[in-house]
Amino acid sequence: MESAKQLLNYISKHVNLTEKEELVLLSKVNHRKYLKGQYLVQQGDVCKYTSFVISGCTKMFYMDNEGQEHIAMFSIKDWWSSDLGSFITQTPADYNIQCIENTEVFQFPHHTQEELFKEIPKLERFFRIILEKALVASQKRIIRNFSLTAKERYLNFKNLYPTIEQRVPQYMIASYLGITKEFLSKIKSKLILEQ
Amino acid sequence: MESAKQLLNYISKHVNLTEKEELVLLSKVNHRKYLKGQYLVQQGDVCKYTSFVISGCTKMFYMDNEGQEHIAMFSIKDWWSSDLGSFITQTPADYNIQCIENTEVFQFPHHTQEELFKEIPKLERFFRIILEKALVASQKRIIRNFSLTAKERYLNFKNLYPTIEQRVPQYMIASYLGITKEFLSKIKSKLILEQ
DNA sequence: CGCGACGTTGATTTGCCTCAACGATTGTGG
DNA sequence: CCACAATCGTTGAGGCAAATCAACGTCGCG
Repeated sequence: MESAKQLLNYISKHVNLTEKEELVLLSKVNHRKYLKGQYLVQQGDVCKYTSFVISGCTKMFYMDNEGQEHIAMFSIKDWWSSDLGSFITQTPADYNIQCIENTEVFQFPHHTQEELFKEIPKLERFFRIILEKALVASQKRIIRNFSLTAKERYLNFKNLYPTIEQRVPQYMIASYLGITKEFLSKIKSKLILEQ
Repeated sequence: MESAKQLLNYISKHVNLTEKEELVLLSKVNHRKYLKGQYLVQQGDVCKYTSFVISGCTKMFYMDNEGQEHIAMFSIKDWWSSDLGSFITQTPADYNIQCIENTEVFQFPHHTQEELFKEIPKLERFFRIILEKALVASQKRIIRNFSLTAKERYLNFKNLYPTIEQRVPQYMIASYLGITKEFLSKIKSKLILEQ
């Protein structure tokens, strides 16, 4: 499927745009390809775009004072990738977003957002719906992090995101789960012994 | 301030409604008072309303298989309180929402939401903005939980929500922070010794 | 008064981290 | 085609943050 079609198809699952509206939309987003290792956003920069991932994979992470990387989320096909806090306030980002594969995206620029919503009010609705879902997922994750052990969190992750578990290096999964790579390794070897 | 004014005042910080729109809005929300201990939502019920808190305080919590309570959030004046996951899909709630003080709210019923957005499209925008902020806060909390120690999380909480820290029992704050009441007690006594 | 709700303190245990050494695999330049 | 470094994962010894369990203190209130 052509990438523009993929974006429109995704949007059509939530709101129905006319052909004219679709053209307006496409005229206001940028299509862009990144290589593995490149950054969409760097900590300290202002996040100018909200990116919709067509293919590939990104990680969003926070680098703490000790230089440790904490992965907040991965984004693959049909997911969004941006430092939302930085994007909406147009202030320096707390997070980095880096491609861990060659990645193709559509970017919604901040400076055209108001125009876009004015010309296509349905998109206001679209983003409300997307945000609702994202917030629900985020709140569930908070609870999981408190009420589950590391082993349970790993099994839950495997279950929720089997595709990601297969293509992402283990040390990044460990970071996402909030544990060390060594400990994840031990969890996995125990799991193998158990069954 | 009269409670309806408080709601309208809060909304006016994000979108400008006409007087007529304000009247429509007020005709579609319920004003309601709860006593300390009463539930807005119980785990297993469908969450029919999104509630805007006028006064008092609620806690949203998840009860795990061991019967342990995990507090996901507190809501005070000018905050929202609902199990969003249950509300948007109209399926049984994962969380309980209980008043820990006598609490006054305005409730936005799910069954009038579509009408409301149709009659007042600006509200679609309003909720998009609210959701953006909530999502940013939620993502920040995930990172904090991973990158900070219990002591740092407690200090951060005190700093972010001084009002809540003062009026809520310690064992609930411990639950929100993801630690035991005993350990929070030890953190606090150490902090007193230190300065 | 006595009971229930809340908070404290200490002894012990445990889940997970740190550090350090050691494979396995891949890629790259000579 | 080999050497060797880089990247990623594994394993073990020891340590620490936080949980668990149990006992006790305190306050408000019927």
